[in-house]
Amino acid sequence: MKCSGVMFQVLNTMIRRNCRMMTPAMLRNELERVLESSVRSIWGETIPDDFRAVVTGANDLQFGDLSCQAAMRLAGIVKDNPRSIAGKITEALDVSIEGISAVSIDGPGFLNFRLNEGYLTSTSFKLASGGLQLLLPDTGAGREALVEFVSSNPTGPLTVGHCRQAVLGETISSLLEVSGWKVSREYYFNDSGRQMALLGESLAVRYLSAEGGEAAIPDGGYHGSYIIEWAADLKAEYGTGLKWESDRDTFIRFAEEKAIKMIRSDLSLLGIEFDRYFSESELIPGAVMDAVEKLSAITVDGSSLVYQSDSGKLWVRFTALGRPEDRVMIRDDGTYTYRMPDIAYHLDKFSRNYDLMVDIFGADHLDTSRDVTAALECLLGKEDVREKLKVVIHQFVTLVKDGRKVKMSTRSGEFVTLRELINDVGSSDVTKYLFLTRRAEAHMDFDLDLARKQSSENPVYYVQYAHARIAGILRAAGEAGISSPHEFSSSIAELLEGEYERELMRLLESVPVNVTAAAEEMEPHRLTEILADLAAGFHRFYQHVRVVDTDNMDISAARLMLCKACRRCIRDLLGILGVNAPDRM
RNA sequence: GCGCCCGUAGCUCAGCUGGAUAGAGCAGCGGACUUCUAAUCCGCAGGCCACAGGUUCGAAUCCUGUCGGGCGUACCA
Repeated sequence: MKCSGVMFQVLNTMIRRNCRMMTPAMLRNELERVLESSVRSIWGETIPDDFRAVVTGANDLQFGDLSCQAAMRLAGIVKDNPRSIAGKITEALDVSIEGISAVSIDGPGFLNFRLNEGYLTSTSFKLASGGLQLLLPDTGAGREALVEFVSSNPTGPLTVGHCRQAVLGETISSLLEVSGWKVSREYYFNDSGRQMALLGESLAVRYLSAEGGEAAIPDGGYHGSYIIEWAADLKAEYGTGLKWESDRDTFIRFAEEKAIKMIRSDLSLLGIEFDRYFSESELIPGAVMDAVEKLSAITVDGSSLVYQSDSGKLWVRFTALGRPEDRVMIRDDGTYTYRMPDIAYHLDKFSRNYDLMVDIFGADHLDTSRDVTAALECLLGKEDVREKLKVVIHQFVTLVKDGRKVKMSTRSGEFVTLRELINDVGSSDVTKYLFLTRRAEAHMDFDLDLARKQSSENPVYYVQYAHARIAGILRAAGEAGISSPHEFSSSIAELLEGEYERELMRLLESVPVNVTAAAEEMEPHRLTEILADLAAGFHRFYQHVRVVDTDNMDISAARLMLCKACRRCIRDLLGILGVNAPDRM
């Protein structure tokens, strides 16, 4: 490795006994701590209390493995130029940190660190033997989290938009789980509003008319062809004697049951299972009335948060909470608008004592979500709500089919279902992976034709192929009688000093901290980035380095260990995404 | 009108508290299979990071404005 720095200080390269316990996160924390104490020992009081020497991955191999910008950030504070500051910090670094072999000062004043081979090798060894979980910090520490997602009305099959949300929610849940959280997945469904009545009536129309009866479907009703099938099922089960209005509940309940069954089966295509389906009707009227009373008891700026208009409607004065408009919560016929049960539902969640609650919503729910949050903050306290409730808003998916954008609406029956999408793309793995290659807040054009066409050279196959290749190596090694070492020793490190080995180990070492960051930010798309990097690193390694070689058993064994680490890491990461890791392709 | 999100290579997108020559896949061009799976690797080409100001030693990243796209602005959920 070239080192362009003026200062080049070789630190202790010995592998200490307790090096085995060092995880990537611990190493970075330790390095930051030492840097900070070094800075404080030099400049003392001038350094603000909240100063932190943040260590990140260096963005180019030529600069080393880890990087710190502290010197540049301190320039304004201690009135000195960054390179000089960096030099002083380096001189004061009298504690050698295990895992770090060298520090250099480069460019405008970056402090760059090189990881030693012993540490890198032992990290790979830990991955190979214990998997990714072993190296991830237990940030959740067994605390309980609730993730609410999908939560679409039970009025029809899930669509492409729900698919994005389902994949997002499931992956965020899994990310929290590997970070040590105990996660419950919950689906909230509105089954008592106007939409259910419309659905029931739409079913009744299909049921009562011999052939279709499209025209009679009520305004705002549901036109999807799936309801024709439900009508046939309804006749088979109840005969032909049902009437709308008088058998209203039968129609609605039947439709709801069918819809929920449909949704569950759609979700199973993605391998998603919820711990609980929470029904809105459980909250009505008790919990909702409680919530109304609690809101009514609140006074802001001398007047009540809740007021009644002349027509008898009950409003919440959201403008007093910093929101743009007041909202009707109870209509003049005594029924609730959707915000009211939403508030009651969230109060219910809070009463269940979770340490973290994640809501995953589409962009169309943003406004409602803000109102609900504002109400919760004034009922439960800002601090508590802000700390425990996290809302992830994802933008819409525009489906492009035959070069044209497809407009979607569940009510009109014009939509592409999740099921059709997966069938069209040809694989749920590809579908999931593609949705996770973009960040949630980015709009997404999903080109069906492209997804189908590309499916043979899709990014997910690139990753899966790396896994299958490693599996092939392991098979070949087994046949040749080569097995990877059972215990870590520094002699293994000496066998893995090649450029490609080191590059792969460096990549593997960075995975745990990147996964933790993805979990903390709740940005699952970062996982696909990590996977792509890792797969590329392995494919490069594979191209240049021969693993199975009976003439060099020791090197073979060491490289085999590295392969195992890589396979385990890819498999564990794909596992978080809910994507298969095939042994053959 | 107002609020939120987005605007980076021909296309789809990454870009980690503001930092070291702006990255990847696809599409294009040229190379590499008698060796653990070529669904791979290596190379070339391709960008005033929408535009204009501002803050800073330093901006794709922060602030303001303009333009363009999406969503919301329901007593639908």
